[in-house]
Amino acid sequence: MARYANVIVDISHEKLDKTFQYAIPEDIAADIHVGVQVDIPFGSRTISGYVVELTDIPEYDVSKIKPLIGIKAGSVPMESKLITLAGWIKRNYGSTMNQALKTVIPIKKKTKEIRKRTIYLKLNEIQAREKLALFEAKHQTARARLLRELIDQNELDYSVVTSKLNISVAVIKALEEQGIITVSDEKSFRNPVKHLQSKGYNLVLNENQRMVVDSIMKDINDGCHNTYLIKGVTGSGKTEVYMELIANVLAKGQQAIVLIPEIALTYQTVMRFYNRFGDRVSIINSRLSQGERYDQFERAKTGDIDIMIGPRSALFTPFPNLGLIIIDEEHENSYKSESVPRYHAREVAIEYARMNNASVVLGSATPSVDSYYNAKNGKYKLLELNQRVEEKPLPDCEVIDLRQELKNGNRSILSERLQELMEDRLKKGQQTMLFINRRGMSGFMSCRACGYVVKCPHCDVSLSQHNNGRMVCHYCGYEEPVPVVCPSCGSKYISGFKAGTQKIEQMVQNRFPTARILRMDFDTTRTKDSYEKILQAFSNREADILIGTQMIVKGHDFPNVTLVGVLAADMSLHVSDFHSAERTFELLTQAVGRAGRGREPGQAVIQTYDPDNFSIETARKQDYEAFYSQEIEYRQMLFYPPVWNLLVIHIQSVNQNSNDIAAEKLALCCDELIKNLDERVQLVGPADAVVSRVNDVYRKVIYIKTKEYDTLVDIKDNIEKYVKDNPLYKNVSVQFDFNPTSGF
DNA sequence: CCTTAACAGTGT
DNA sequence: CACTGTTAAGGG
Repeated sequence: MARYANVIVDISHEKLDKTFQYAIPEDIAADIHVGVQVDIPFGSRTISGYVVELTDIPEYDVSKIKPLIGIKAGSVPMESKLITLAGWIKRNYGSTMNQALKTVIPIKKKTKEIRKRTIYLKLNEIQAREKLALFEAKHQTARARLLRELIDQNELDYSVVTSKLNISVAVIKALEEQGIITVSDEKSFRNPVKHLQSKGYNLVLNENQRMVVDSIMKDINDGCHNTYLIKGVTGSGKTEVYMELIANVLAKGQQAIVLIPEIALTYQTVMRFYNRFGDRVSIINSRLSQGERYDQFERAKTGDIDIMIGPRSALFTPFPNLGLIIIDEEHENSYKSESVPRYHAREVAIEYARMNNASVVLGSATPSVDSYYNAKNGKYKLLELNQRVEEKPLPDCEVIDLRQELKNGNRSILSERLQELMEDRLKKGQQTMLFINRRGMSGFMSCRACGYVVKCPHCDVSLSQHNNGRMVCHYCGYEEPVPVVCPSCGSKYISGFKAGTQKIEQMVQNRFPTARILRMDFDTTRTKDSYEKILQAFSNREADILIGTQMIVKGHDFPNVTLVGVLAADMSLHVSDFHSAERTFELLTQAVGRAGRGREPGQAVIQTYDPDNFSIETARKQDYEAFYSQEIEYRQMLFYPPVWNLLVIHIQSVNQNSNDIAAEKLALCCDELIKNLDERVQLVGPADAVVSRVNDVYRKVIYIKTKEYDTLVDIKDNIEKYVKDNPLYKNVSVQFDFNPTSGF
């Protein structure tokens, strides 16, 4: 029995980001494990903390070590592996241990367990019928009613009996005493998908799919655990491959986690897994209640389920023998956490899998540049699915130059060609999807006559229009006034791009007065099931045209859609973020892929002011390789991830002056730190953040780029040390973001 | 983070 | 000397 427990106190503050040692009272020593939450005396008060280590060696003046009080009431112990993982997250992404622990245990309150009582018939049918006749003769209607029901069903849910059959507890007790029925009482879990039933499964994989499954399974059976990237064109049947892999892993007595972007967690997706694996599957998502979430994790721990499907946070499901982690649509940037610790689920999954001797499978039609780079360099194993399951051709795609449209006097949002095609689809009774690319509403300015975009002269990014009437580059801090006429061609049609979905809906309705239009955007999907409802309605052909933002392009199959229109494709191109080309390519490829999922061949129209841009051109050709090779060359040239690693340091404070000074000093400190390195390092800043003030908090940023990730981690550690006891940073927060994916 | 103790300033 | 507000240190 260990005598001391090292505890992380449940207060997130850099100053307290270390373990405190407590003596373990002998009478409870058997119950104190790594991972339990304990109550501890801390100064003059009592707080709670997490046991992260047990030891016999005192690390502190023994006379000053206090005994811990006991296990915190209502707490849930966490797996010790998750503590190790938390430590890894803390180190690699920068946060306090407490924050890291909180990330890996999203559910920390034990909620009331629910019990399920079932009533069983003890007698055989003949005996039961005799009893039934007896009850009927005696006019004991309640007993007769229950018995009749039981003869029919054999077992009944207790609550159903008392509510629906309207039978009192006394009646049940009486029958139990007579030995006619038994009442079982067992612990039951809240099951968010209980209304689904397994339908059995019979699908034969095609040759391509089989090959992918076999090559991964060969490694697993040989005891090799790798990360695989499956690059599969839309419609190539990635999900079948996932399910086959899962089935194989399950057969080995192991469990699997499936990560999907929150937005893709639809009835359709879950249904497919349910059809194959029945109630061995569970899901978690943000809509589940605390109790439901807790129960799903508990089910995983006790072996009630083998497969967990969910967004980023499902990664921390405490399976006893994890064998496989699947990350679907791995390019989605919802896998990157937006709050401290800003971890990337893909990287954490790989680390967690390594700890568990498990494998990781990443899947996407348009892999992230990061992952593809890793695959090319042999860090991941690349597997391809190039064959569409039913050999459907990829949609025919054309690019329309909106500058030309304007020259021809068409100032509508719809090009002549798109109008023509939409007209045709309406006549044929086929459906159209109009996709509005709204990313980058942060206000880049472009000229509608010549396509000129206001850019920073020092960096290859567009300037953002700030509220103060100036154009700002947040990479280097360069500023200039908002132009009135186009600096390139003198046209006055230069403006920020701000056509909302609502306005577009109106315009489309005016153009096609008889068309039935559905709109899907942030406004129309605010209520709980509206998202599903709109998609369902469109799927049932209750509308001819669906207008929407990103959310309509994410993996939904509408067989009757034969035309996809992308209005203003360049919207996401000029966001001041080095991922803009990648995002644009990704969205366009997915949007185009929505057309022609049914019997009829599909067509797609991409409208743009910048038809020669490589991400639009390569998306038109659906040519990932071409896109990747150009993009990686650009990243290489500018030392962006994945070629190098980028650390963004956020400095923020309510006091503008002290924030400026803190940022300035921090940059000097960084300068000092990188001087001693023999590695090449790039440092930029301090500069204003994209949004330099939020909620009266002033924000500054510093960028550091290096080849080695670990160098950045060292720099982070040193900065943490520098900041820790420095009075300059008393009211200034310093946060880290490693290889950010958006909004910096 | 919160508590405490020490310190400086104010006031009778 | 009592009272109040500000500040730095400590917590095992």
